[in-house]
Amino acid sequence: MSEVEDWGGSGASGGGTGAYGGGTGRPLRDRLVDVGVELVAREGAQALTLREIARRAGVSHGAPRRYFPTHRELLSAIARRGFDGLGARAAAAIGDGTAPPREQLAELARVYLAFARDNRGMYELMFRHDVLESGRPGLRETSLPLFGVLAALVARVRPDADARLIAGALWANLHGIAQLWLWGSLQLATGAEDIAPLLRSALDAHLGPEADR
Amino acid sequence: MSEVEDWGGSGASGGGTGAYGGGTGRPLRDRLVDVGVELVAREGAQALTLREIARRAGVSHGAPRRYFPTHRELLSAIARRGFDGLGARAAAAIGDGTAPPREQLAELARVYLAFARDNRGMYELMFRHDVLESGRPGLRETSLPLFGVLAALVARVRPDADARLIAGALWANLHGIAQLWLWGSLQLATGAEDIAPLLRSALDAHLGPEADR
DNA sequence: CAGGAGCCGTAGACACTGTCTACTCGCCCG
DNA sequence: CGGGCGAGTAGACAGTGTCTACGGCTCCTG
Repeated sequence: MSEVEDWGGSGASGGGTGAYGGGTGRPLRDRLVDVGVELVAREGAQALTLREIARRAGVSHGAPRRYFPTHRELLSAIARRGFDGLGARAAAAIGDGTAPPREQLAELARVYLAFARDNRGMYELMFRHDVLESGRPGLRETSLPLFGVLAALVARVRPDADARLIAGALWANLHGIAQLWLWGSLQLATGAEDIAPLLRSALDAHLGPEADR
Repeated sequence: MSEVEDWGGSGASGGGTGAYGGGTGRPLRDRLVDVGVELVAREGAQALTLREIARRAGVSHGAPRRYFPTHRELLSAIARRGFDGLGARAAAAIGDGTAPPREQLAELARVYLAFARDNRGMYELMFRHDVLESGRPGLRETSLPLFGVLAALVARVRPDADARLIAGALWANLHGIAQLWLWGSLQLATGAEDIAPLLRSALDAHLGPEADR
């Protein structure tokens, strides 16, 4: 009963946003990011206007400037929440790490795609590197720990090969599947309605077929 | 001496833009698209302002509206040039189609990545589906013939498997590699300086290792 | 306790964007 | 010759991100 089975619909209930803590209590800096996370989940990445975020946070349009000198930095802070959420979901997917590495990888991949599906706007924002402070250290590096876990698992599954290379190719494959699927291109080209076979094909390709099937 | 070997640098000489036919002679509609292609190649996707394109075409900012009712449609017309260019490069890569299918696929993949590298801004634009008329028929379908060729070749290499599925996964992998490499993430994560091993790993994964190596 | 300094947010200006609307010019056809 | 019409101009409008001057508030210091 994996999470990746109802990719056809456009449901976006999941997330992990939640909380959205108490109105005016928290410091403005955090509130702005909260509002941004909420807004991108509800209306998409193009709704993340500086002025709109300020409006929904109940402050004037000049206020964010004290904490985020530029719009891009505010967007980057919002995107970082996305990377953190993805990391948390990935960590939860791995669990205690006692499962066979091949299964952990499959679960990791499922979680990755489920994240992209459930947090479509956020996922798009996370890879809008033209609008993010991707040059600055900190944002691009956010996914490094996750990639390290991925590479370590790959190394256990395919001890013969260059694990980082395989992990890189696999990561790129997951990203490509998520993005092209969100765009609808993969459905159009392959005629598929379900993303699971595509994912299985990619996993089998990079890691070899799963043992127990 | 494949094209995909100097991905380290940021040279963007290649292209295929060329032409840029004579100033005011051609009809305005085409000139606007020409200017857009030129502009995105030189200054990136964020420079494709409606008013800037009109300015460089030597007309007032209201003029484009007669041919492109909205900014998105002008951008879509520019992006279509990108898809056409990619298709042309792919067709040239395949040549007369007498080479072994596995080699044709490798060449196709190389050309795809080279296109993304040489036409960085255009490539980004082509997948900015939030800003393109991706809902309208015609744009997303542009890549269908290319995908058909890809799937046919895959079918010859792996007659046992579901060719469209494999082709979809492979396509997604190419797209993911291109995008994450352009962003710098893959270099950062894997430590690689050259994209070729990554590409070979992906091709081997989806198609099986190449015969003559 | 008085006073000043520093932080936090406001308000307005500025250049720029995309869209919409009125208009002018010049050509072609009847 | 004259009217219609396609093609492009010019201006208005709401909205954006950035910058700057200003107001109020707290809190620390003498």
